[in-house]
Amino acid sequence: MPDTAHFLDRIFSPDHFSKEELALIRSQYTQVHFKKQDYLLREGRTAQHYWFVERGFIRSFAIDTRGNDISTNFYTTGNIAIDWPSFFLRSPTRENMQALTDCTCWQLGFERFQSLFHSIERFREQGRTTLVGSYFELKNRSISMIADPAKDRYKRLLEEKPHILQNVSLKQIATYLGITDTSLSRIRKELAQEQ
Amino acid sequence: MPDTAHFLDRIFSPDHFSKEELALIRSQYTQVHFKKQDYLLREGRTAQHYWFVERGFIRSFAIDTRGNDISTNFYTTGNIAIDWPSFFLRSPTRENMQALTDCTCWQLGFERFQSLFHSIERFREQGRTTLVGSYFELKNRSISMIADPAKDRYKRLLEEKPHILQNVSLKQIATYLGITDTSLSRIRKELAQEQ
DNA sequence: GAAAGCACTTGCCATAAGACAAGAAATAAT
DNA sequence: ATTATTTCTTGTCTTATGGCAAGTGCTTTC
Repeated sequence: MPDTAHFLDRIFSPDHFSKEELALIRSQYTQVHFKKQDYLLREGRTAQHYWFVERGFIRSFAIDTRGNDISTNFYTTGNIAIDWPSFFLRSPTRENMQALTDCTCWQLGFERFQSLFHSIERFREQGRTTLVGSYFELKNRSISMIADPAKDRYKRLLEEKPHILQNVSLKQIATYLGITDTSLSRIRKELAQEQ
Repeated sequence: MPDTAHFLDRIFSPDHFSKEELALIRSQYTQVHFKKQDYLLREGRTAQHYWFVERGFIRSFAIDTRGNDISTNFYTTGNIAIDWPSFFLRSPTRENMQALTDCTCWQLGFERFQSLFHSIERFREQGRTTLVGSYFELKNRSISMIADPAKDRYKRLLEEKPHILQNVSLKQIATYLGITDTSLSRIRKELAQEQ
């Protein structure tokens, strides 16, 4: 594999698209860089783009009625960072998206997305699959929030996204798990003692 | 409006589709009836259809690791009753879908959906919008589960889906809210005393 | 119409998690 | 380096919710 291998080949496999389709798709994405702390999206604005993350970490979060910051998701290499409702319903978002580290991403705007979506069958199949995958993840998280104790949710997060812990504060992890940083600290203590 | 107005006109507005498209779409849906307690979908199976509800109430639920039944959603007139991940990823579901009352629904299978999705641009736009709408609802529910106390979640459910309470046991509402029926009973008592 | 079953409530106690505040420890800023 | 700031831990107390069991009232069933 030469150095020239394009990151987007990882997202759009040459096995599934023709050379022409791949060229068209690639031509529509643009590489963008974010510095640590940069906002990709701010509450109240409408998402004009989405991003495939090539390098770095991103966090999305919402502010609840009492002004608390609640992490809703974390994104890293290979993930799609997108606010689905805002991007597709063309409506103001309730969420923020912020770079946790310097990032390299591949960006696509709405109009360009629409054009690819309606012209390339396989592109819309893949897009739908990605969206449904996000839905599935969210539903599992939602059920877990009801059915599993916080300690189990934390352990599962550790297994599924171990790299996240390197880049996120406990406070931010805690709100993602639906608990306070204090409680998370105690859970971590218990887990440490169990080993 | 004559009696012959088709229920599906409510879903696929004649304002947005040509006569031909509407005829094609209608021809693909079939009306089906479910008796109270009938299962539309069972855990472990793959969703072969989805339904638009014309009349009646449906509940979806998952069984957690300890064997508890957890309500994941309620559907009634005008709603789409679908397990998005199972239907689109063609994979076994973790959920069950069951009629709470006798129901009349309009059913569509996967192959027929695919054909409409790829041949009618507006159909796929609307389908995407519906899916994103479900995603949005689920995300709000998910954030609410973290940010709002159970009493608030219950009050909001009362406002947003008052008709559901007529057809669902408190036990089933409680698991939807992420609490036990005992706690819900106490919350209801408090609310009654506040008035 | 007695019996069985279901839905809901209530009481008592246990437990998980929150609120708040004070320290430690680590990081960043000057 | 020294301060300042943030992050994490810990203690004490409060609160929300769960678990279990008993009791009430409503249906369903035969």
